[in-house]
Amino acid sequence: MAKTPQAIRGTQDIFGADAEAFAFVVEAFERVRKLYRFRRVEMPVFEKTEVFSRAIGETTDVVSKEMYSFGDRGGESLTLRPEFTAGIARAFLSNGWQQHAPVKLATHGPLFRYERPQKGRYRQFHQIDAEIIGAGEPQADVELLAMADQLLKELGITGVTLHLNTLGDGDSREAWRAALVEYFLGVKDELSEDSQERLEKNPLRILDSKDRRDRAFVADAPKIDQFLSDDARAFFGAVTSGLDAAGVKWQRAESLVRGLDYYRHTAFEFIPDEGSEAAGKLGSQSTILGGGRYDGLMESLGGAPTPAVGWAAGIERLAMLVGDRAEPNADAIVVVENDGAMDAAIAALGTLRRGGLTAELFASGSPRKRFDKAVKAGAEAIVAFDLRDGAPARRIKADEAATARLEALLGRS
RNA sequence: GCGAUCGUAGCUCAGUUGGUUAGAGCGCCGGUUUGUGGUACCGGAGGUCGCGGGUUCGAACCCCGUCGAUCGCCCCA
Repeated sequence: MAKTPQAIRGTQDIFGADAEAFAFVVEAFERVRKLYRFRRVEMPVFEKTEVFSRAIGETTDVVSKEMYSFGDRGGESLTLRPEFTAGIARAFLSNGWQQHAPVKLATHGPLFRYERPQKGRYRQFHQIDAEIIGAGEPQADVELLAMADQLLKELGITGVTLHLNTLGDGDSREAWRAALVEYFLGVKDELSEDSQERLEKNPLRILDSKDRRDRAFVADAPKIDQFLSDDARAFFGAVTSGLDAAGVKWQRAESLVRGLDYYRHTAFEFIPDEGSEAAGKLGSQSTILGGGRYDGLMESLGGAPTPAVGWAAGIERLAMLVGDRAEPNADAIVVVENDGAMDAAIAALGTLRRGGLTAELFASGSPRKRFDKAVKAGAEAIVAFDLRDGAPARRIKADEAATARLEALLGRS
């Protein structure tokens, strides 16, 4: 026999209860997104490589070592999207969506990153995504976060807190960054190896290092608040008071930074509370929803300065938190206990389905065992067909309400 | 890219210091029993023990390599 090819590392075949949980997340997102009047957008799964390298930042890990890039037949370098935001920004610019600005957009689908898979992290993974483009006011941040908060509540996810920070405007962020570099340079030899490297590449990231050696210094590191311009401080104040007004609980996280170059002002993540059930289910992949403001992104793609905020959440991670979602039982299972009654059963099956009932046919294997299999499979009703005096006869096993509903469709026997 | 753990039936797993023909439960298929029902019993199919090499009289078991999975580091949703 020919050998079965293996699935690609880090891809998943999702089935059964896991697939139901996945669908549950997407359905809730679609519902909430409509409540908040976010408009649905469908995006290409791949783009020219430069869309991502310019938007996300050449030096980030995502671009430098995690992209699925390939040359097409014309020699163009293309990349499977590692995130939504860059592609949406490109679409906004190339389609002239400025005319709709401010525009609230929502989408979901697969993303690709060449990483080592582990719990809650895959090479092909799936996100839901929400963006508000062309809105520079803090109310947009509030709107976006209120939507995220409501979504998590509707999913029944508890033990998760919104961690909120500001990175200030471009100047604030640069000043803070310079101060951090200077501070950490002074204690460089005592930092972990990873953080010594981060000092060169991404000094902000030292702040959320997990290494104990770094932690001691992080506590005394310069705080963004010292470097905020008046405007930036006022902006953040408006976001937090807006969240309070909207009833969204949040917690200040001074060392929360986001990995990608384009973030400004608001940065946030929803993270499970330490020791919570949610934290246990997620393993070490703790962020379930993250995002922020990216006012500089459009310029990096050659567009006019355009303020924007957005977030994305991993569907797999959310699905792990919503618990098992059993596949629903059929409204009716039609059992053929004698093949002579097959046609009558098939006819009844069609009638039930046209009447809006979910229905399935059990007509294979030993006729004597089919009924037991139906009982075991579980259904609101079992409609059994047999031959009585040579003619097809029907018997319904269900409670009164279900029996009445079936008889209304099938007629009384 | 680095580290740890693990690969035995469709699934979950047992398999004694290395010793005859590798097992169980569930599931699947068939039969018997029951006969307005989720029962019980009997039988059957299904395994190159991830793959390759080595040690040994003899390897599922020990050693090396390789592939894969899981979890962690880095990074991130």
